[in-house]
Amino acid sequence: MATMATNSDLAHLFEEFTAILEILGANKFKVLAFQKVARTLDSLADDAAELARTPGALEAIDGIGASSAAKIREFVERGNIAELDELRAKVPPGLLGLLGISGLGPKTIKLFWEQGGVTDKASLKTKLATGELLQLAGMGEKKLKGIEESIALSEQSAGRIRLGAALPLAERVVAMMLAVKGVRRVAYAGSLRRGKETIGDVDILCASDDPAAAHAAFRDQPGVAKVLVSGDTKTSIVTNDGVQIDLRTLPDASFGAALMYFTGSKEHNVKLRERAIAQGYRLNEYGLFPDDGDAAPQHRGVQPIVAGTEEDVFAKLGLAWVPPELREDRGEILVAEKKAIPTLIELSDLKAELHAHTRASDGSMTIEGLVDAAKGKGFHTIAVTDHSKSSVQANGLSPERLRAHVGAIHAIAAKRSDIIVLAGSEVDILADGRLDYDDELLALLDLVVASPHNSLKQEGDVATKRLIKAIEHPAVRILGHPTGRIINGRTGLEPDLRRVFAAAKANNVALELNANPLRLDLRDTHIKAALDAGCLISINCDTHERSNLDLARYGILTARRGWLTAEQCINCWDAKRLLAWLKRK
DNA sequence: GCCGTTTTCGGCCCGACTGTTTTCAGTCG
Repeated sequence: MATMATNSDLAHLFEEFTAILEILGANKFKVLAFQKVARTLDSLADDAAELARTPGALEAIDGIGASSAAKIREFVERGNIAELDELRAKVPPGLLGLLGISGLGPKTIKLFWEQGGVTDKASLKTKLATGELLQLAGMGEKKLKGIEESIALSEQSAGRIRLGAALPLAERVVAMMLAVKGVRRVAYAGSLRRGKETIGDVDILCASDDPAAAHAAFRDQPGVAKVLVSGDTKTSIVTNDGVQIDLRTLPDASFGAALMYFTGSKEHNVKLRERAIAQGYRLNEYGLFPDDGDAAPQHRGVQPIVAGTEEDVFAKLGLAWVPPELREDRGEILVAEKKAIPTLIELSDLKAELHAHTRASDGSMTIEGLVDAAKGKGFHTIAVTDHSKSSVQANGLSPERLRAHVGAIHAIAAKRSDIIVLAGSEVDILADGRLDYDDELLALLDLVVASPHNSLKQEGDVATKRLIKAIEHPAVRILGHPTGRIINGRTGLEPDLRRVFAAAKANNVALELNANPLRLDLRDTHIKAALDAGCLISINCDTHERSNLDLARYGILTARRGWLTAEQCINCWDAKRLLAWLKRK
């Protein structure tokens, strides 16, 4: 059998397909189709290599047709894809990376390659410096200068930044813009409003009586490294930290349509606009218009049918309002058509933190400090879950220290009538699936959160068995950050989650959604798959210091992207129900 | 390449900005 192909391996192959096809100038819809296959594979909770064994299973996935399914099977069985190998031979590999340079697209790359002799970034830089590319059709001083600057910028770009960095940044910009003269409304949109775990650039919408002043204030704000473009309705800047922020100004009357348009996702928008066309409308960022066959109705004095609020536009299209976190073209439009969008979990639904650390291991708070912090959030329950002995780097507790710690926690619990304090532990799941404490010790605890912390590069099937063994242990109630991934850091475990979820369901173990923006583990699509498998979710901040309890917002955004309701999250249950559940397995 | 409550063939969203164009192509989101 060939090497194990993970979903991300397969996704990368299809990304490579699209890059080569773009540069070769292939049919753009074919490129789009491959891009969708790559995206679909990347967010698939099932193991694609596993599905490849069942006839028709891959083809049943939306966006994957017979051709792509055959390519996946070919790779799983033989370790290569003949068509991709042929394509690779046609294009210098160094060209593919050039697609990441902003302002440089496939047409220009092809021109540089075929007529300018460019084969990679190094040769591009050289030829830009000598000025020889100026001879090529359509190339002027400004354009080449812009490409040179983009290369420099790309080398210091932050790339996709984490939600935990992007959201506070956007909130600062929104507050700044609200203070500008003439500004009526400001909101962040884009993937940030959808709550994605990483953000490519920050989109800010602004309704203003004086758009020019808004753009000027935006360009002149502190921390701007470069103004990329600036027109009547759009300005793009790059911050000193390498983050791109776009400002769009628009009429106040079309704020709702613009918010929808710039919130995306692109795929969701395409579906909505196709729906609009089918109903005799035309949808753009200025509103929903009657379709009179001509483009840009807003410039011809045509009045939109609806434009002011998102709710109005969705309603006119026969749809329930779709929460931004669901706008990913993952079936939400069909559900909105049936008016069956679930009431998603909200921050105010959280009533307990079940994964928290104190000074006993690697936290910064005392037990009392942690309990007070949880009480301050209005919680009815806080679980103290310090690290177990194998987490030496986190000052994990020896059996002796754990016994003493449990005693100290119970003593404090006995004194508090305002909040329930549980003595628990975040117990390491060792590489082979055994737990880090013996059963006698585990029996002393009110709650066991079992988490993987090391051997995070082990093979997928080994990881699957490891996690399932932990889930089947009678003491375990929550599986903590199940994959151990760090966003923009490490991949973590890649188990067969379908089997892990089935085991969690069978053993009545809740799966954690770790709200720390470095983790967000399980991720959005995994939450959805876990819910489809009938599992319960536990959202926790993995609290190490007081301010960590504020990280819950990121967990909530991710949970909503996974279609989670409060009913399916044990942290939202009342104390009686939660305690009864913790005791029963 | 993918897909189907008009379709298994023929479509596949829409507009802004820039630079090079004498009316538009390329890129981006």
